[in-house]
Amino acid sequence: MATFKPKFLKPDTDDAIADTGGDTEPQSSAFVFNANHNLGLVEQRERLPIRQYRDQILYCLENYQVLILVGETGSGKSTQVPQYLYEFGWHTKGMIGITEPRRVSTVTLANRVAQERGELVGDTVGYVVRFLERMSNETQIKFMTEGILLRELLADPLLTQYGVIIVDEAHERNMLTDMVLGLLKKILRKRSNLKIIISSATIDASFFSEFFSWPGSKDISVKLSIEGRMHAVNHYYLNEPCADYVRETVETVWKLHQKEPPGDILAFLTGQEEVLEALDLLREYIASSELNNLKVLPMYGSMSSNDQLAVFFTPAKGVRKVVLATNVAETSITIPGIVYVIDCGYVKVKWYNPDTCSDSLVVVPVSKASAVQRAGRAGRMRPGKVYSLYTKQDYEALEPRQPPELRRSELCGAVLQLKALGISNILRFDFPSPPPAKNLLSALETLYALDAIDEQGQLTKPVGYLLAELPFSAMLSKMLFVSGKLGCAEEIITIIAMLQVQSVFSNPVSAVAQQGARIAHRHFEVAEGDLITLLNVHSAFVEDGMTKEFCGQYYLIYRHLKRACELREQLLTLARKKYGIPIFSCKGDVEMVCKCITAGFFTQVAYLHHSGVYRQISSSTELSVHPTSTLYTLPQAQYVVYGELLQTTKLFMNQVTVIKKEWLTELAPHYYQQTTVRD
DNA sequence: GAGCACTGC
Repeated sequence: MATFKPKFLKPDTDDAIADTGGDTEPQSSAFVFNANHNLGLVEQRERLPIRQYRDQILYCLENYQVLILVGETGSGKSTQVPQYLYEFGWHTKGMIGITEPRRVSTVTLANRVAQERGELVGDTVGYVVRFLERMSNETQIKFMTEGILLRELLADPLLTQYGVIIVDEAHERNMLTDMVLGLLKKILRKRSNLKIIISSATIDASFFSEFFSWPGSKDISVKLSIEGRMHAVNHYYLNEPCADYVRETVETVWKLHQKEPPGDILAFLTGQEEVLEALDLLREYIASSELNNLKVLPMYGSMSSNDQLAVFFTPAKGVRKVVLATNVAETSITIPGIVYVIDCGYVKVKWYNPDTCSDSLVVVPVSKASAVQRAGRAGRMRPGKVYSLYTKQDYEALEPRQPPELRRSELCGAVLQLKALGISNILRFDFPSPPPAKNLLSALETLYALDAIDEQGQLTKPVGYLLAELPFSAMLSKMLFVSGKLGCAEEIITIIAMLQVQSVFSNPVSAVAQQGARIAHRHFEVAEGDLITLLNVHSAFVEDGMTKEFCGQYYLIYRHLKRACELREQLLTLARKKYGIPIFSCKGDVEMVCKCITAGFFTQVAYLHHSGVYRQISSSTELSVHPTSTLYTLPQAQYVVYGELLQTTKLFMNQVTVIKKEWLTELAPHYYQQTTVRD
C-alpha cells in the first residue's frame, strides 16, 4: 500500500491530486472495520486511514468555508469526520449535520458513531429519516437523508441551527444532492459562519471546487485527499471489443471457473432480460459438462425477497457462487465473498424527454466512476480480479461520470420545492449542472395546468403551496387535493402510497413460476385499470392480515407492500392533521375514485383512434398500453389517462385508468374546452 | 408482449 503524504491544495492546483493510485487498479477499498474486528472500538478508530488526516481536516475547516474531502468509501470519513468535529468543539457553533442519499446508510452510520462513542443513538448522535427519528435535546451530531434537510430548509431557510453541514456521497449527484448543493451555495454567501464539507469520490473533486467558488472572491474552498485501504485488484481488459456481452459474460465466467482458484464471481449486466438469458446459457454449459460445482444465481430488483436472499448464502465447500446482477449490486446490495467481478460495460438509465413528456429506458456505456465502483466490489475480502468486457482504449474514452439525475429527469417536484423556498426565477438558479431549459419549461407548463403556479410563475394559494409541501409528485398531490373535496381521500391515499413503492408484483425467475404469477395477479385485476387494481391488492393484503404467506401465494413482494402500508398510515395522518384534507371513503364508488385520478392526470390523456391505436390527445403521438398493464389484455376503452410514459420499443403508457370524456371538461375546464376533445 | 436503481415528515 502506497503511503501518501497529505498536502493542502487550493482550488487552482487541481492537477496535483489527479491520480492517487495506478489507473489499472481502481481505488475502492475493503470495509476496514473487519480487518480490526478483534480490537476495541477505540483502537479500531485509531487505525483507520483517515486518522492521520484529522488535524489537516480541522485546520482546513478553520481557514476555509468549504472543504472538499476526496476519498473512496472505506477510509472511514463518514463515521470519523463528524466525531473529529465534535471532539474539537465545532458543535458549540451549531449542530453538525450529515446528509446521506439513502435511509439505510443514514441509520447505520448514526448507530455506528453512537456505538463508537459508547452511547445510545439519540443522545449526542441522532438521525432523522422519513418515519424514523432518534433525536433529543442533547443531539449535536445529526445524520439525515437529503430530503429531510430540504424539508428543514422550508422552515429555516438559512439552516441557523447548524454550524457545519457534511454532504456525504456527493459524487452520486442524485436530484436531491444537486438541489442541496445549489441551496447551500446560496446560504454560504449569507452565513459566513457556516462550514460545508463535501465528501466526494476522486473523479468529481475539481468539479465541486469550481462550483464552490465565485469570481472576484478569495478562495473559499479547499481540497483534501484521503487515502483509502483495499486489497490489490488486478484489472483485465479485452484485446478486441466483443459483439455480444451477454455471451462474453457467460464465457468469461466459464473460463474463470476452470482456471482460477476458489472465490465467488459477480457479473454486472444491464437488465432482467439479460440476467435471465445469461442464466440459461450458463446452465446449458453446466449441463453439458462434468462440472457441477458452480452455483448460478440471478439478482435484480423485482425478484421476491426470498429469491434475492439466495445470493447471501455461502455456497457449500468446493462450490463456486456466480451472481448475475443488474445495478442493484452496484450501490444498494453488497454481496459477501466476491473475489472476481465481470463488468459488461453498460448500464440502463432512465432519461426524460421533454418533447413527449416521457421517460426513455436506454442502455448506455457506463461512466468511469461506475466502472470503478463495480470493480471495487472485488477485493473487499482479499486480493481480487476484475474482467472488463471492453478494451483499455474504450475505458479511456468513457465519460468521467453519468450525467447527474437532475439533467435527465422530469422537474415538476424540483421546481415546486425551489419556488416554495422563495426562488422565483428557476431558470437563473445556480444548479451544480443546470438542467436543459426545455425540461424546466415543460415543468412550468405542467405546474400551470395543475393550477400550482399563476401566469407570473408564483405559487398559488392554497394549491401551489400544498403541492410543494406534500412529499410526492405534483399530479398525485393534486389528485389528493381534489379527492378531499369529492369524498374519497382514503382510497386516493392508498393508491398514492402504492405508487410510491417499487412494483408490488413479483417477477419470478422460472418460467413455471412466471405463469403462476400471471394467474395469481389476475385475481386483483379490474376493467377500470391499474390504479384500481393496486387498490384491490392493498385491501386484499390488509384483509388477510398483511402476511408474508399471502404475498407468497399471490406472487407479491412483501417488503414493498409493507412499506406502502407504512406510507399510507403516515399520509393519512399528514393529510388530516397538517393539511386539513377531509378523509372519507367513497365506499366502493369506483367512478368517484377514477374521477379523482383524472383530476391529477388530466394532462396525460389518450384516446382510441379509429386505427385501433391510442393517441396522445395533445399531440396525436401514437401510444400503446404497456404489456404489464391490467388493460393490456382487456377490450380497449375510448379514453384513458396514464401516470407515466415509457419509451422502449414503443411509447408505452403505464398506470393506465379508464375515464369518461366528459370528466375532462368537468374537472379541468381551463385546460379542455369542449371543442378540443375529440370523439 | 416487456419490466436500471434510488428516494421525500
